[in-house]
Amino acid sequence: MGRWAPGARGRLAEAALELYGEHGYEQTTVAEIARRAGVTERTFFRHYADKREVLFDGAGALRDALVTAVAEARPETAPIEAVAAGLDAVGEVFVGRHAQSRRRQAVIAANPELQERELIKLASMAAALAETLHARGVAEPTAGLAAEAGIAVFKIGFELWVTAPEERELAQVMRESMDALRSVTATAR
Amino acid sequence: MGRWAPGARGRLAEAALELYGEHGYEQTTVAEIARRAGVTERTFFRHYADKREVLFDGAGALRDALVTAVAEARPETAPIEAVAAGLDAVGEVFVGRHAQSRRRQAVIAANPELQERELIKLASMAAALAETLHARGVAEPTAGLAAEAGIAVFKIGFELWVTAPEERELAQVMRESMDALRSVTATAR
DNA sequence: ACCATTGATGTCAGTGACTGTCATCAACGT
DNA sequence: ACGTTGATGACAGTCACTGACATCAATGGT
Repeated sequence: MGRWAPGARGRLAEAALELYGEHGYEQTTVAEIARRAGVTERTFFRHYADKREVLFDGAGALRDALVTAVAEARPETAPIEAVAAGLDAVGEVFVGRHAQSRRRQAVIAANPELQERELIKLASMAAALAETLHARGVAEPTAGLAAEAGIAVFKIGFELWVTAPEERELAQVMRESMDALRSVTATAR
Repeated sequence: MGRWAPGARGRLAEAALELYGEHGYEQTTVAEIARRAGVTERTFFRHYADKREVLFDGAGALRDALVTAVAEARPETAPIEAVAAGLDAVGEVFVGRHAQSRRRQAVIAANPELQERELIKLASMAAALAETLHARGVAEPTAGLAAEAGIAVFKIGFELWVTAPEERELAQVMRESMDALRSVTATAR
């Protein structure tokens, strides 16, 4: 065992979610989070770039899951179908995490700064998705539009899922949302 | 004439855009902006909630233009067509502002914090748009999806317009983007 | 002309997020 | 035994942002 208890990073993330939930994001100081995790404030900033980032540790993995699934779709798959496959993979990531997601979303919903951070994470997913589609041979601006549409479906689907009274399958909710998007954009001119 | 030169708010916005462009957003302090505008730092924060907000003074008017146009569309207009009408109205707002928009977008593109703020302004437009569609009788989650799709078209269309080598009409670019979205989501299953 | 009110600003002290720098010390390889 | 490495602590500093109070031109009523 080292000089310090291992897992400082995880303890910081846990302490932050607890404190943001208990007293609110603004009312919580980084010093408090660090104290609860048993480290100093300086150590917090060695693990997380800022006070918001501590809630978004999983964003990278989520983006990877999305991009990988899209990249691995059969080459002849239509862009929007590849995106749908990616959203399916994203849905898998959240299996068994409904309660945790709900708790986290409640914290984010209560603070604009956290919403901003969430939005830029989603924008990063959209950018990676567009790039992946482009690599599959989809031209711009179609790739960018398909990516933005996919993230829109994710946003709406995730919100439906996380606020639903009884737990459903996220992938299923997103499939329904994708169908709803198809319908609303398919209106005859 | 008053004790102070009038138009402090406008001078602050101008000074901020200049300094963010000259030295970068991070390297610019609020004290510098205030000095160039001929006021104190405290006065800056009386006009703008924070260092980022000074670049987004027009966001409210933009949202109003969008919402108004959508609300005023003929009742039998399909949701996506009402959204398209809203985007047309948004396009009008930028007529004659291509150079200024380009300058501003360059500043925003150079800094993640400013991108976050831009994203939450767009999210606010999406929320207002969804609410307006809902008031028109569009059910959820269709209203939310149509709104997100509309904002996606705005994002892509605006980016195309602002980075285009020669100036075009924004409303026209957005119409083309909307058509591209229709195409990509209309793929046979 | 006088005076109370109002509104925009200045002044100043304070909090807290975030950074740069150096010291410490267990673990690890040689 | 010893040098290196990596995570952490300690500490001073900058800057965004806020609260509280003072100032003073303009305004409007008397």
